[in-house]
Amino acid sequence: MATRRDHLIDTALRLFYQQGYHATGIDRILAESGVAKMTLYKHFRSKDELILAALQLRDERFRNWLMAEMEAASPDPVERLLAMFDALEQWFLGRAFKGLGFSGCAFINAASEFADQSPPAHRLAAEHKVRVVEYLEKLCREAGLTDPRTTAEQLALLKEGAIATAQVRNMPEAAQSAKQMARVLLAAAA
Amino acid sequence: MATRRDHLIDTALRLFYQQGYHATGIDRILAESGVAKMTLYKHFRSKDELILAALQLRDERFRNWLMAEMEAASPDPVERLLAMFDALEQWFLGRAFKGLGFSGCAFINAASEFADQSPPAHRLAAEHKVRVVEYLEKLCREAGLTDPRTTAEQLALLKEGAIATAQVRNMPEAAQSAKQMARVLLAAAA
DNA sequence: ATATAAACAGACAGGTCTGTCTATTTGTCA
DNA sequence: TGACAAATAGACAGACCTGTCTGTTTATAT
Repeated sequence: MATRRDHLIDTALRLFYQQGYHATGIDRILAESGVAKMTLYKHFRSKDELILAALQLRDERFRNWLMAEMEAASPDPVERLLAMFDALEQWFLGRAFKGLGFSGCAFINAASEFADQSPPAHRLAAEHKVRVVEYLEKLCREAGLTDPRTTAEQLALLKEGAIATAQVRNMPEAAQSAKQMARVLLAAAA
Repeated sequence: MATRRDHLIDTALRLFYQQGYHATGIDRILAESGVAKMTLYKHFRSKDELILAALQLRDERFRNWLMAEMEAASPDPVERLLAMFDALEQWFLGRAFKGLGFSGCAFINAASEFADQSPPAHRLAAEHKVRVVEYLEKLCREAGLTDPRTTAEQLALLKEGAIATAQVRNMPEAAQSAKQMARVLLAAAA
């Protein structure tokens, strides 16, 4: 049981997400998690490694949450695709991840804080987005769409747009706006 | 002539945009701009004030650039709306702002670095986005669309999605993907 | 030419950051 | 109980950060 390590990553993820990566100091993470500094540096070589571990945890949790929400909504693939936007709305309203609130997409945030500086963080962010698109593509194929790859990319782009709009303008209703757009595009892609 | 002050803001904007707000130190800005520290603190009370000034400059430059590109493309309002995505593509390819490259949207970046910490920065970001939407709405009205407000919001959401996708996944082609989606939505909104 | 304002270099204080080290305490398992 | 591993507190170094202060030089304008 790596429970000490896990607790550390969990706390780090929360603070990095809520306050930013540079703005969050090691000491704060240690104080809130109740873990000693030497324990951190036994498990991770540096703060950057802890950031990467936190992003990997976020990737796992976010995708599991999103897929579960979509699959719980309906057995129909098109309905599942549309349900993504209802899930996003819950996220924007702070009802998705217990105790986390909504502070935009952790990966977009990471990509912007580590512009060209930290290739690993940027790479993880890109991989996360690709994995989501691949899942959407699978559903598009199940739905019998003529060009599942293109439609999946379109829905993914709507998702990113909704996230940015909800974050910057404090507009959770962007989720339903994107859903309406998705309906139009799915109808045109049938 | 506040040329010293302007040069400072210009350098600050470049570094903040390329490296992030927290990651960029005052000393770096001073060294690259060749301005003395006391000059900075004569014009600005703090680093945060310099950040706000840089964001205001960015708002002005970005909107002027975008509107000029769109209006140069065609006299037809619908064509102008679609031309936004061609302009975005040039931006994503690093051809829009001399010496700046593409590092995502400065306002999304600011909103994510100053999540709830710095209300002024977040407010400026939201105001920038609203100003863009208002311009799109004006064009939608000129185009005689039945619901210019809704369509403008849709196009703005596509813009945000394209930016995030281009940044995180290094996909400048997201601009043309968004343009194709815009065509479908504009046809449905006529 | 001379007065006035602006920008300069560079040292400095006080705080924060990451990462290292030591010495002590806790927990586990034979 | 006793040995061994893991986690603890807390001090510490060295770097970097913002913001202040002093004294000098440059530019402007009468």
